[in-house]
Amino acid sequence: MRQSQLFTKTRREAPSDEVSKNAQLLIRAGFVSKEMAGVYDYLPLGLRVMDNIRQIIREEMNAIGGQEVLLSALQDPEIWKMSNRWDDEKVDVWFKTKLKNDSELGLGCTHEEPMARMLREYISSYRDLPRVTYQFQTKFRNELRAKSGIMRGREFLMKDMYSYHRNQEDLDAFYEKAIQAYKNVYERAGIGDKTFVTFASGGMFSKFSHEFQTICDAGEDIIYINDEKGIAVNEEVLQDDILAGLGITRESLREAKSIEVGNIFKYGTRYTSELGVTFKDENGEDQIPVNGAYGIGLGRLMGTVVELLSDEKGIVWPESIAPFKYHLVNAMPNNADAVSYADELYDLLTLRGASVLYDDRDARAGEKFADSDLIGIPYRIVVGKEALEGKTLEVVSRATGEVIRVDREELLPQ
RNA sequence: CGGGCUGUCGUAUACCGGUAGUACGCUUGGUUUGGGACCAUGAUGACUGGGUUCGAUUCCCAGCAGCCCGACCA
Repeated sequence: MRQSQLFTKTRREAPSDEVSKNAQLLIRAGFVSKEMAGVYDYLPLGLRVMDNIRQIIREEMNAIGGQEVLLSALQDPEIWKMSNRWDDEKVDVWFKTKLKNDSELGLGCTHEEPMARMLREYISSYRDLPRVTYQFQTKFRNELRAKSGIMRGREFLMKDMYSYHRNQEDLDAFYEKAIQAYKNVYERAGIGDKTFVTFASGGMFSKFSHEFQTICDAGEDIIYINDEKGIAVNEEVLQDDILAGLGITRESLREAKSIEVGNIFKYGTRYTSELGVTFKDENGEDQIPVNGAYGIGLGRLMGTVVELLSDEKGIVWPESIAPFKYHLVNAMPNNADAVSYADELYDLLTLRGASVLYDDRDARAGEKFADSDLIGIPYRIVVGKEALEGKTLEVVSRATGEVIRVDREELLPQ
């Protein structure tokens, strides 16, 4: 991508109404734009990051047997009435609307009900289980108060996965695999070392749910971490009997603010029973599948990475989710030789499959470097005097500032 | 949903009951060119509605919008 053609530009200052670091940096660098409170647009750079995050999650979910689907955002109230979650008294985040004929519709805030209903069509025998489906979908939640930039919005992209099993043991086994898959996701996204499996309240249907909490001062949650076991408990379940059950003591815990970057639940037969899902076991008896649900908010994950990994100059993307791997910067755009050198290098890199943002703009080097720092692409390749003299290319690591001098041929993939 | 604060060019801000200013960005021309250059030039602004007043962007009321604290987060 030639930066002179890029849809967005950087800004020196963030809008005064954005207080959170993630939104300030993402808006300044041109990744997102605010549409209204809690509603953000993803622009070309931001969408590339989201797509990278999506691909990591997709690979990890596929690896444990997930099958990608895409359910509808518009929701039929009937199935939500079956689980008693249509009433605003029960679920207060609904966006509700109406058809022209006045019948009600909802905009999906989660998808347990439609996914469970779907099973009635495709699951009829124990041989059909387990089944695991997941999707990336825009969720709508009428939050009373949106806040923290892209971290808590009214419309957001979520990966939600649902697993269905013939018995509890099978769910338990899958649940452990899901925990590992989630750990892989956060590890690959660059926040693994700060993310803890956290015991949280499980509601009526299991003792705990599990959250994935990333330590960060911008977080809304408080967790207590046991470093020895690498686990944490949410403050909402910080009770002596629970700690004893987990084999940890109060003294071993350290408190931290954190961001919930994922949450997984075991529902037992809730939803499947409410939606009337059954299957025949080996004896021809009707049974109800047990199910679990597994969620990750992609925007929140992206925002967490920004909160955690940025510095005073801007964002620092891990290579795994960066919008581009290389930022090719022509520091001498006034020099015809430099332009043809950089053009050629850009063409070669692109031809060989490298992802490159090429700053070919007619701007001064200082401005380009400042923008490059702000956007946060992992490796900056600088075309300047040194390159023209046929020596080595200057490659700067955004994360460490380390300057690596490499031979031009060495840089090219293949 | 309760409480508080705020709405001024695209962005950030200033001033003011009587001609709305500055910086960045943008236009045009020129100089400059490895860490957000400079000169000149032009364009662009008072959330909406009502009230008070000779006169309101300014004061008052309502609405709308945004932010913060709390509650909430199935």
